[in-house]
Amino acid sequence: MKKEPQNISLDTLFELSEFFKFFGDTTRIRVIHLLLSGEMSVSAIAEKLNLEQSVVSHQLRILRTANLVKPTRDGRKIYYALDDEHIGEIFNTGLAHILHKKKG
Amino acid sequence: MKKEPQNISLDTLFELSEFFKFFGDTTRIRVIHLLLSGEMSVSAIAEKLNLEQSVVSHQLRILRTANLVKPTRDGRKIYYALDDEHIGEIFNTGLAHILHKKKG
DNA sequence: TAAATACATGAACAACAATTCATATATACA
DNA sequence: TGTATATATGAATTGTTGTTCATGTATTTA
Repeated sequence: MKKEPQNISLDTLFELSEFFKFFGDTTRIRVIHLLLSGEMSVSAIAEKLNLEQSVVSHQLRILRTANLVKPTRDGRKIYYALDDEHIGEIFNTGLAHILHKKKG
Repeated sequence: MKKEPQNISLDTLFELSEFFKFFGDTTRIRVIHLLLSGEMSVSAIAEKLNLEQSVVSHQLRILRTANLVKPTRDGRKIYYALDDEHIGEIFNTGLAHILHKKKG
């Protein structure tokens, strides 16, 4: 069952692992999960997840820098939304794996 | 563009982030990538990736504990293979995202 | 059974990442 | 323009994780 090896550069593999890192933190995955339902303000996210505003802001900055979420200001509030259609796909692929394993 | 919220337990979200963590390390993603082409012995992996045997063994233990790879002994050598069909899918979904972004 | 080979593992160290706390900035509104 | 609200950010602290180095275990073969 040996497939043809894909030729992926070391650099790309590094980027790939960096990318998966964003999903590898509970706080961030909860934020991502929440935003799958639609955009939400920082304070709403913090309240919904029962986290300190500062924690949410810090993690949002990480996601924003990576272009996984994008902010839109409306008055004093800033609404964050997922920036990329792929994110839901990756989230759901991983979720399917977890749920599949849970069944045994 | 608001979707219906999926009801996913905190516990499942935690497991999901733990799962993505395995992909969030350069060494492990390189090992996974290598094993996508088929099973390989520890020493072969180490040689191919130009890593110390100890580094590879440590990371393989992490992947093995998580049931992402499974070992098969043949004499002195131990061959590792990916244990789950989903792994390639997740790898490729992430890869597609990276390559898509590279294009701009 | 002694030596060589292949792999695993424990402990120490170093690097990194997340949270906390205090404070800064930006906007709205009285 | 002063105050309140919403968010961002820097520094310190703490917890986590990967690598290194030394050593242990299993298997083969002379």
